[in-house]
Amino acid sequence: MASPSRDDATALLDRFRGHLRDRRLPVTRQRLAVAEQLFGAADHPSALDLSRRLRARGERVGTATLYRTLELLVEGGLVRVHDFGEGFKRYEAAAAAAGHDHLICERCGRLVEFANDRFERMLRMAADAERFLYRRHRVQVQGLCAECRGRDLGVLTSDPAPR
Amino acid sequence: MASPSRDDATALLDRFRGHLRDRRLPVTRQRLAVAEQLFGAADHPSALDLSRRLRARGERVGTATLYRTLELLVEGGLVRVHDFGEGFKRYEAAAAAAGHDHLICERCGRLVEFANDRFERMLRMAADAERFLYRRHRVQVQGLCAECRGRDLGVLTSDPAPR
DNA sequence: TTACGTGCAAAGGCTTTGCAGTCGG
DNA sequence: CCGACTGCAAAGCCTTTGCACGTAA
Repeated sequence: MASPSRDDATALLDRFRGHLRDRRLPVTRQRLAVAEQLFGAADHPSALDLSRRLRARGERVGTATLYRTLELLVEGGLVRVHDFGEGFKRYEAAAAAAGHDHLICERCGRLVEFANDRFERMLRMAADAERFLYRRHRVQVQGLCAECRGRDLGVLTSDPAPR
Repeated sequence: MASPSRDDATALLDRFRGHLRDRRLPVTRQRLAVAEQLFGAADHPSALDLSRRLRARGERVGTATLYRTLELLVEGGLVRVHDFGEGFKRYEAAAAAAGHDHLICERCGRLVEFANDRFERMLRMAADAERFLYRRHRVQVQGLCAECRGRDLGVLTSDPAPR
């Protein structure tokens, strides 16, 4: 549940600047705005979320630029992409993403993070057994959160999909 | 690596028929064709894959019907959806999907399955700790397969994304 | 017979791409 | 200055939806 501090965000922003310089790419206002917004987010915003938040702050960033900047951030290893099966992607600062995986409530969509260091060790071993070089992993547990599991017990065996 | 036997596929097909009867839905040729094709597949075909394979066998199934049938199969718990971040979904008979997770090579796309019973126990406990009711999980490990890790060692620290 | 399925084609939602104008280094 | 960026709008890709006709039970 660690909400990133102003300092964390600033440090990440500097790393991004460094990454851009390394690749001889211009440091533009839009790129910094996108990165800063994402680094400061406590949740897992989608591209549209980011666009809206930037607009709300008076920063106008075109869709193409937004996606291209996200791509840069992912390439640089500063941001991780998540796909929770909603039909679009969500983004999270890699520093925040490391060390946790996700519990997703199938009914209300609530997202809870949980520590994963133990899984990671096991997954590295599993990869090794297949002679794979471990790079990263994605773990999601779908279920019902405390509130929703109490709400209606009838759906526990069938699909709760609220059509 | 278990490639489904003719018998498995037939048994699953019967379960599908039963599921349709339970819901008072007609058992049509197209529905059976889609289900049979998927139950008999040894890999994780996409909707388009299935469409092509059916066409190759002389079975013509419209796109809408194909997707609606897949939805029925997923609802019935007979099929599991996978999303490996390719921009589309893949499908797998649930019976085959239970008991394994996926190792994905980031360079060549190779997919390897590995047993997951131990992870599942750990994930159930993790869910429990957050008062979540465990329903299912998704675990993916991304990395480099034996062949690709030997091919070029220069990419091990940066992103190998073959643009 | 009749409710539901089917195929076609169009619409949808997210993301990527092409291009003329603009700006960082 | 020059190469790369930016925004807009159009295109792309997979998936869903609307509708007239067909079919399982």
